[in-house]
Amino acid sequence: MNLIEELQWRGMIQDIMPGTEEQLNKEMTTGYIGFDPTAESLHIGSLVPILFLVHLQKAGHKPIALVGGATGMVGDPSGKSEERNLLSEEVLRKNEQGVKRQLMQFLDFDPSQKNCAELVNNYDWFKEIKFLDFIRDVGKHITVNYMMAKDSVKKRIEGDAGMSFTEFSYQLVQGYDFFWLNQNKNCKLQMGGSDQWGNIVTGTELIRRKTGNEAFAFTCPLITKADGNKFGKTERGNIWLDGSRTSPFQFYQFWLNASDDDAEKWIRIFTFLSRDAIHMLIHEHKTDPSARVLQKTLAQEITTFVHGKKEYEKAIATTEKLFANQNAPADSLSIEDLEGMEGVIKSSFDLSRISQGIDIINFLAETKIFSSKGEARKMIQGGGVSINRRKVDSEKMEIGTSLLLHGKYLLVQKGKKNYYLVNVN
RNA sequence: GGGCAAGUAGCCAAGUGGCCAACGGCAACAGACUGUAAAUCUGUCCUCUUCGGAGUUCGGUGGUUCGAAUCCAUCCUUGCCCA
Repeated sequence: MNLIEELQWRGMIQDIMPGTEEQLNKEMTTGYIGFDPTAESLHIGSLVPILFLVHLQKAGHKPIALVGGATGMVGDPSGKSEERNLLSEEVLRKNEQGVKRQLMQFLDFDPSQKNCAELVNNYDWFKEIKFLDFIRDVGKHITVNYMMAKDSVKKRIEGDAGMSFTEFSYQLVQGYDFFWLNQNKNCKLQMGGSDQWGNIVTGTELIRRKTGNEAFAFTCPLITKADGNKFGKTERGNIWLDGSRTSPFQFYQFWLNASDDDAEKWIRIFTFLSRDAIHMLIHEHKTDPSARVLQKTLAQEITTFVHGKKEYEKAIATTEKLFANQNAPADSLSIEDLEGMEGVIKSSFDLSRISQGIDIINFLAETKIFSSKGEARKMIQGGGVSINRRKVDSEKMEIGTSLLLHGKYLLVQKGKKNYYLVNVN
């Protein structure tokens, strides 16, 4: 099975330029994807592009990961209904470093391989370009009519938010990246999310008009959730790839909580499991949905890919302690169990306050588990707080030393899934 | 530069002198049900609160009024039309 066929059955291809498959079959091809440094870490929205590069490399082609130090300064209007705020240069440079570091871990940069991955930053070539040169050398080849026909631009022009010249120029800047890579790195392929299609086509067009070369591209569909909500968001915000922002445990939990419909689609996209293996898993899942083999495999594969086997195992261990016997009394957890809960939010509290007795509301607010007393009270009234796995039914409850597990811990739950371990000393 | 229209909570969007912390929808959080799903139903959803209330909001500023998201002036931002 060739690369395109492979990606196709996985449901990872939305648009593809004619001739792309032939080009990939013909020779080792260099392909790139851009990552804008909008934050210091990538989040799971960038996972599919990363996987594209990995698949590309596995198929014997050469991947280039581009960090958008320059494009990040302009702001991509794609998918945005409003003008974006510009990031300061200082923040951008910092984000670049973070994004770079992450990309490094997913690809093989071993220079002895002829298809070793490369990391580039478009700021490196853009910082030298003068405005007048750019509008003469690049702008002259693309008409405004052409640029305005792009969805990302059309929507903004038709909408009532307007669009600055800066964002309007974005597609030219990104288009030039492709042209530059084509000239300097013999790069013939660009990939990305489907929202990038317009920008990508501008690039191939620019290459064609300036050099007569052919360039190719394909994109992945927007990852969606069956319930129509945004993919990759939870109550605590984005799911980041950086373990210090989203702990491996939380990361694992995100995938484990996928709905059946989503898990079936996602396991093709986010894992490297073979077609047969996936069909078997889906079959197995249908026979016994409550075992959730799909979710478990999905979570295992992707957590291992992003955080490594060790972190995955820790996440599993914590998961088992917290969820395996949810009705087991909390005192059945050993000190090691409690201490070893990776990824559970931990905090500490003064023992003397507990021995005097403190009411639950103040306790929850002071430990910062809730940001205010009012919020804590509301959540208790709604039945959403448990201590040591027992639901708190009165907001007047007193916390005393008798509640401490092993004399020094309190296990607090906000809702069913959000655990907090309070170390009292 | 001129004319017209618009700016309301995370988003969409009602309200057009007091009954307005502001209808409704989405998103979000929690509860019930379940499989740590989905769907459904219920509650919460500006901030704080001793749960009685208190404080800060309707692009910015200044004004009219006992009282303004609502009226006036001015400024800013955006769209449309004209130049």
